[in-house]
Amino acid sequence: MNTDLTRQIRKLNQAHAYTTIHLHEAVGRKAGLPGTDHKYLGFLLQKGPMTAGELSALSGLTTGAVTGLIDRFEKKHLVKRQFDKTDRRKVIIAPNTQKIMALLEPLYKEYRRQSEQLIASFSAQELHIIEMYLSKSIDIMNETMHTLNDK
Amino acid sequence: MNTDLTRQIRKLNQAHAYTTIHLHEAVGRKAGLPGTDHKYLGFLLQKGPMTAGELSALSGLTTGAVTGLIDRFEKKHLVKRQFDKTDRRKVIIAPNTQKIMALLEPLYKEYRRQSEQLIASFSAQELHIIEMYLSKSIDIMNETMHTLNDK
DNA sequence: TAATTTTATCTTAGCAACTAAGACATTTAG
DNA sequence: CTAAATGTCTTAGTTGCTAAGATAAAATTA
Repeated sequence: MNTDLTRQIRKLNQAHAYTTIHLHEAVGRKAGLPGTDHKYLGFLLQKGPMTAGELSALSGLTTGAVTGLIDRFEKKHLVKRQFDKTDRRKVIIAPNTQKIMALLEPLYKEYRRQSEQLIASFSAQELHIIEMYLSKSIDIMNETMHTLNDK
Repeated sequence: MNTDLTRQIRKLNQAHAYTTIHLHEAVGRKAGLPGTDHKYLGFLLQKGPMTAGELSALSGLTTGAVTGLIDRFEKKHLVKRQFDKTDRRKVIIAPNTQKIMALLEPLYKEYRRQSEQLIASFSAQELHIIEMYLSKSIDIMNETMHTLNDK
């Protein structure tokens, strides 16, 4: 095992996280989404429809803040409030994926093109290694979050 | 080239970004940092000391918002305002790395341990592939940001 | 079943952080 | 030396947040 290489990867991973957040921030701003709305829109895109309460738990926002958040999204037709047939207290927030994509895709278009090019530059065998790294990284991050939320 | 694998990596990369942002959010909340302060603290950690104006440009916040941001950080001794000797209008924001680490490290400790374990599970050759992927991804994200800020 | 408790979202009041505009001090340019 | 430009801060007004409680529906209990 190469310790220098290990450290370097750790640093790179940190820089990667930082840059991811920075880009996400910049795109949100460019899309005219106030504050951190891009972040929560991402939650909805990633997880799909969920109730207001689930979004509250997921985002860490109070239910009151989530009400306002949905109002802002709904005004822009980015999500729709739907009512649960079996439990009429619940409000299901359904992302309007098309509308959201129409907003964000132009901003990510060039990024996506270059990402695909990068991916294409690796062999299938290499991609499997990258796949392993990414998926296990995700697992670790998710586990960290669970631990954080527990204590 | 395997198209399915390409798509899968793209999806994984997206999920990785989402999870990164989500974890970052959760840590900030746990650390008692209001709103998006963790994000901008990360900018300072990553880039090192910078002027208030530079942070404003980097973060996209107005100079007024940055003044408030620095005030909050300074009150917690996470950064220090220093005055540029050659240009006394400038305010250099120096992150107190020790203090910031003391705040964040306990929250990241377990994550870091597991990350190192994950890295150690790869061979040097495999790590070079991962290194290549991460560093090129960073380059692409940075380029995307430049393009976004230009138009 | 009716009354009670719990659950899910929304509303309200007050607060914190943001923007836009301009003030102030300093530096640079003419 | 004066005028313009630059870098940060201040102020007023707006927006989004939290905390607490209101409202409505569902689940529980007697």
